[in-house]
Amino acid sequence: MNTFTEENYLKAIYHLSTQHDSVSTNQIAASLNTRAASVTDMLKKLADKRLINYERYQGVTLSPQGEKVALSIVRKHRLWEYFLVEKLNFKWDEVHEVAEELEHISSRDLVDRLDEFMGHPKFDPHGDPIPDKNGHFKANELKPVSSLSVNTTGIISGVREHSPAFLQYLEKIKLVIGKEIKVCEINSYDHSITLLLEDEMLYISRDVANNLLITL
Amino acid sequence: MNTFTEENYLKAIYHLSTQHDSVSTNQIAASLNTRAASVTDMLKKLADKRLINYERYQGVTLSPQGEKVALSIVRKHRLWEYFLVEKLNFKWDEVHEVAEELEHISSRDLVDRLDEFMGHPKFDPHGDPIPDKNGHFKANELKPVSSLSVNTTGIISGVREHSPAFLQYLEKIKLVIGKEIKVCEINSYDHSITLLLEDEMLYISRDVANNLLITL
DNA sequence: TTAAAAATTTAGATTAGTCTAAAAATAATA
DNA sequence: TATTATTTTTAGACTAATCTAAATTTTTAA
Repeated sequence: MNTFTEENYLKAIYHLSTQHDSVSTNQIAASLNTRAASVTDMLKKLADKRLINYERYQGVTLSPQGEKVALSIVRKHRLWEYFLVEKLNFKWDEVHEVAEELEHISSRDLVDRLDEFMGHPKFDPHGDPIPDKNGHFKANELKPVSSLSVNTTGIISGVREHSPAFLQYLEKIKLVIGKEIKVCEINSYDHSITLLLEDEMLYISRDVANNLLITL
Repeated sequence: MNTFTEENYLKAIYHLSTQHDSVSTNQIAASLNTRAASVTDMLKKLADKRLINYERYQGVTLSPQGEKVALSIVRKHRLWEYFLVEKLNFKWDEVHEVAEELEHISSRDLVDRLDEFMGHPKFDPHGDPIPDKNGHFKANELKPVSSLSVNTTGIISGVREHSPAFLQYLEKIKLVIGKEIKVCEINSYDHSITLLLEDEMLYISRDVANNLLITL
């Protein structure tokens, strides 16, 4: 078994790996709010346990075993988020912190039964895919709203940023998962976008458009 | 906030306090599978935080603040056990270990919503009372089967021992919560008991009778 | 009521995870 | 390509929780 801390490092490396081939010490330190020196210490430990591929100064990748552990944490995190929203009526901006704790509960049986109880959901409340018990999931083909051209439509299906502030903002302007949008105008100066959402015009910044994901 | 370990010490002291006025270092060490020296260190720390009343060599009691923390852990533990059995179909002998982890999830909101979701249950799957959000609960008047005299009846309502081995044994002989029993004969040599359970005669040892609780 | 036994505490180490400050390696650029 | 800047690692220290072994206090019982 791995410690709570080791699990958090593996999860951080996993998430950073989806954006970069190899993950650097500083990237990990930033994402875990810790210092580079602490990261180096932990990387040595994880390498000793064969959970990562690590050579000094060369960055790090997950080993197959490390990826397996990371995926099980991600699975637990997303299943718990689904549970909190669907069964306990949490809002989608309230679940992340709690799921950060719940994801470390070790019982394999628990998470599988929870999955069963909820009918094997495929996506969490933010549109992220939930890996199955073998770590498999179909990566959904999500594109940021900012990549759309004028007059195309799409369905809001996920977010790239999970901060409560962002999620609450989306909630407030009713830009939530499942809604259909149409791009009406793209401002070429600041890349802000005017959308059509349920017969209403809506103006969003480039930043929001970048972090909001749709399926076509 | 208190650490995971501090919470476990407070919980252990709480449980031991229900049986003894003042709790000794060795009792705590035994119940936590640790050494007396480690317990002394922790007692100093808990006393500094005003969670316990402690004087060297004199044993320990919970302060009001300490009892509040302990009760919140007990509440979480028992609510999670109820959830696991009622919603996720765990057996009553499988839930203790998992609940030992879940009881340390800190979100107050989570446990209150869970309570709500399950309809504010009053007793966990082993018949132990679940404190409400203010730490209040009515201590049920349970007596061990071993205290009954011949020809009296009672309803199985709880257990005093939570080991999987004991619970599985009860399950096997169908002596589970809710069933009515009648004491037919008490063996004066070894205090074993012959019971009537649903028209069948059943023989149990003194030890089992001591750890099985009934309401009249 | 004193000597032996038991319980408890202290002293001194150890491990996991973290930190700061300094050294070493890599990357960037003049 | 030589020098500067950045990144990463090492060295050494700290805290929380634990341990063993020795010392101290309390309890028991002769």
